[in-house]
Amino acid sequence: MRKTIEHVAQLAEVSKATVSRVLNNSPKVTEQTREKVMKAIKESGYYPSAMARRLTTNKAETIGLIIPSPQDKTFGNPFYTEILRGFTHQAKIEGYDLLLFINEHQFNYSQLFHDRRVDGLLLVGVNRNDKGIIQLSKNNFPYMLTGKIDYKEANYVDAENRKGAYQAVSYLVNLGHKRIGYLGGSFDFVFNQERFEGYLQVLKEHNLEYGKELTMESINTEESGYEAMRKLLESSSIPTAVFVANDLDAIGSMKAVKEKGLRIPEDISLIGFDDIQLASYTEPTLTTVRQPIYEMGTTAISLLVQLIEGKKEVPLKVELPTQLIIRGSSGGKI
Amino acid sequence: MRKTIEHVAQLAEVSKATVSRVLNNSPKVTEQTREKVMKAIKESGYYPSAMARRLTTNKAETIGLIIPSPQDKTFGNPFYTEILRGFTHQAKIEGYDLLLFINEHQFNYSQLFHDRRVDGLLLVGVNRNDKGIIQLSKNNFPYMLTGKIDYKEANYVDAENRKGAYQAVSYLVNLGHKRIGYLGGSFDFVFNQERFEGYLQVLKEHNLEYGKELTMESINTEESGYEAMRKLLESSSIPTAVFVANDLDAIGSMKAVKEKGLRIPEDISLIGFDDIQLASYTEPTLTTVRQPIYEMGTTAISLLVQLIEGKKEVPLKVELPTQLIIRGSSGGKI
DNA sequence: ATACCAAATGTAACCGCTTACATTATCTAC
DNA sequence: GTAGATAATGTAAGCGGTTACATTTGGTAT
Repeated sequence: MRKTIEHVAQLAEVSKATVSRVLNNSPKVTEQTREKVMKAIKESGYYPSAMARRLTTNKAETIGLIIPSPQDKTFGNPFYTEILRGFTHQAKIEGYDLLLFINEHQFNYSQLFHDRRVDGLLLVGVNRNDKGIIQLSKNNFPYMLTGKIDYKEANYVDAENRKGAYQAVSYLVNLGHKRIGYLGGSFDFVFNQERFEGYLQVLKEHNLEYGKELTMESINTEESGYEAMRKLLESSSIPTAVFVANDLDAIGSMKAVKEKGLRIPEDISLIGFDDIQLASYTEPTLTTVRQPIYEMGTTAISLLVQLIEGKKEVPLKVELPTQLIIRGSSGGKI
Repeated sequence: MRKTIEHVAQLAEVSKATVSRVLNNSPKVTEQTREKVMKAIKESGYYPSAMARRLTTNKAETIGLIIPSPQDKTFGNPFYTEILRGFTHQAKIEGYDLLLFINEHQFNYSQLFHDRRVDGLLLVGVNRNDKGIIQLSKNNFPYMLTGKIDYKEANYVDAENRKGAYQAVSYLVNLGHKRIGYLGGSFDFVFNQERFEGYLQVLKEHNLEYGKELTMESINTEESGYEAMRKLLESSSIPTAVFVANDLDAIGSMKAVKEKGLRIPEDISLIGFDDIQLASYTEPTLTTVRQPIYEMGTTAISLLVQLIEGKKEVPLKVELPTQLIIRGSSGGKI
């Protein structure tokens, strides 16, 4: 039979209130009675009911984690697995449970607040003009995004995308490349646009050629990267280097380059973005811009909890630094 | 201000009980009053409190999902992402929330039952001799594993690993291979052993050579697959085909084979296992045994819910069929 | 119209905690 | 030893639902 706080109280010969105080580490309880109560808890095999506690305190002790729809192919991206590691780790530390939801068509975030299943929401991979976020903000619901969106008041943690791209493309320029292509994901996501802007900035600063025939859009999968690179290589004068704004696309790109009979990096240099694990196991290994994915995860949780507990004010915006990891695909001076 | 069932009751001029009945679709309520109540709910913007409901009904409406520790490198395997898709999808259908936990050192599953945060547990990637599972069974806690373990009473859904391996290696034999290697994960997981046994069975049935110098262990990562294949290729007489019992290892293997200056499939044929998305984007594309990962996910949730609701008896054991997907890495007749 | 019965609704207890407030025990100062 | 202050503990209400049981309503048979 399920033990309640009442049983423990009787066993320890104190009131329910005292047991509750011991459970919550209230300072106003004698060491002596604390021990008595602890002993009773041990003996009875009592576990406090999470639901009862949550009902009385009006806290769900829970964060809703919203991940992209399974339909969305990008969900398979190792980026998500890695950031999930950060989430779960930090959530445990902060004493919050993580509820997993998928961001399906017309999914109503607010619902989760209304029935008090969550204290806050953590959203991954949100489209830049997702209107739902505005509602969250307007309603003053605690939430955090991983990845910037257009809404100016949004809370988010992101990587320094523009800077990272700038660094990567600058590296290519310093190697002597004059004709540098760009292949990246949809501007539906701000980080993609920022990476493109970082790329563009370098070209402009060095008066290098840029334009439509040098850029190609993809959707962060091996498959789309493959297709996009194929198209890019159909051009009459192909680039000597391509900045591919995410690793999965970069890996797909490699296949297309090889199929065309070109060598990496001798004929075409490639730099990716993300530094997923796989980047070390391509042939050649992939030079890429590392995002601190795990830290983005822990940071997001930590800030969200502070928001929930009223220790921080909105809007909360954080950008973590990136780092260029040089491997085989970028080659040497030309 | 937060609306309760009491407000709705007053607005609709009925009792709390009636509102509750409407909320729970009780048949014993007039269509007329039902409408009256629904109208009041709409007008007041009322949402029933999940915690209050859970406390009274003594149901958490929640399944605990236990995934391998972040420390465990195999966690990045796309297998997990895919099965997660199945979990979330089916859980939503069944009306259960999914709580995410990481299986850290000494993590005590039972805790989650004791404080009633979950109604059941879904465990992924559990070690074959995990003692925690026995406790769950003994305590009659509803749980489900994805992947068999040694404990005979365990509930699980798995793929037909032995059969799948048997099919793959038979295919290699039919192509004319006589010297077939095996590269796979640790026997700490039953599925790895089963795949090996499937492999071995084929060799024995055809009186083919087998032994230590033809087999190599790895841990389901590109990196380990790479290292393992390197070692395998140090042998004086290398195999003409290798069955690599998971795709990530197979992808790592490919790199090692190429580095050695050997061609796939001309010099060495390769077959993987899993059919992760990436398998279509390797060079050459990877022949592999497809597991119905997504279906394993939905099935596991569905069965767990039936266990929770007392509609099925333990032990519950299900194996889903696999399918050989023939691509480039296996080559033709030799 | 009356008696009876089933269906619809209401009443109130209960789920297992927390916490404001009341009470009691303990200590200090005189 | 006593008054007063303070610390420790107890009492009871409340969190927001569900549900067994009681009551009322409405319909049917006489």
